[in-house]
Amino acid sequence: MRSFRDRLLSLYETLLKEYGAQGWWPVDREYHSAHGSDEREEIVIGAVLTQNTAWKNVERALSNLKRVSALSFDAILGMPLPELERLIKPSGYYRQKAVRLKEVCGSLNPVEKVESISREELLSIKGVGRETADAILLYAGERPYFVIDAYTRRLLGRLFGVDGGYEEIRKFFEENLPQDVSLFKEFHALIDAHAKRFCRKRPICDGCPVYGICGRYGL
DNA sequence: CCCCAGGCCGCGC
DNA sequence: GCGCGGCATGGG
Repeated sequence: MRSFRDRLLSLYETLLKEYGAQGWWPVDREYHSAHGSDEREEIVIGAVLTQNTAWKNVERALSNLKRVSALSFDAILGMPLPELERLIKPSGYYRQKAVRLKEVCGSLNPVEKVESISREELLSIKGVGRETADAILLYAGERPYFVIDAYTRRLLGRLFGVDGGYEEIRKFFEENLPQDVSLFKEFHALIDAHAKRFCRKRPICDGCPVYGICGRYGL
């Protein structure tokens, strides 16, 4: 049996070939250079807004914030709560998220903190759970933490028969891959793309690019 | 009508 | 430590 290391890298290569580079996390560089903000602020804000929410709805909220030049920590921190609620409404849970956004922006202000803040400290912020913390650390902080979501756990369970809690799955990736930030970013994005296309709750196995290495079929 | 989406918190056990 | 209900919009 090949090692998990080999199998993981092989999976990565296959997904990359199949779906192409995903280029997560999407940011509007033009906006930030025009407004003097930092694109990492958009990543942090988006990470909160996307909690259990379709990205399309998050885009609406981000677009609303941009329209009033408020896609930044300073703008969000200086805005009355009801106005923030109104702007992010399309992303759902808007009352919770408005409060949490202020918490998170305040705690990470200035945004350079994403370079040094500890995972534990991030987790102590209200509104930041494990996945949000790791998304901030990886995509904004450029630090090698692997982001685990429902897709990742499902895929890992089916392909490799590996099951466990969040931290267990995260360590599985981090310990069986080179500690490479770009690899972590792209791999997570590819898993997402693949889970949406084929490895859904009710999987579409017909035409699946990793059918041949899927543990579901005892291979 | 239903279920789901790039989760998290607070609570009871 | 784990399971559960609540949170809310927009799409399929």
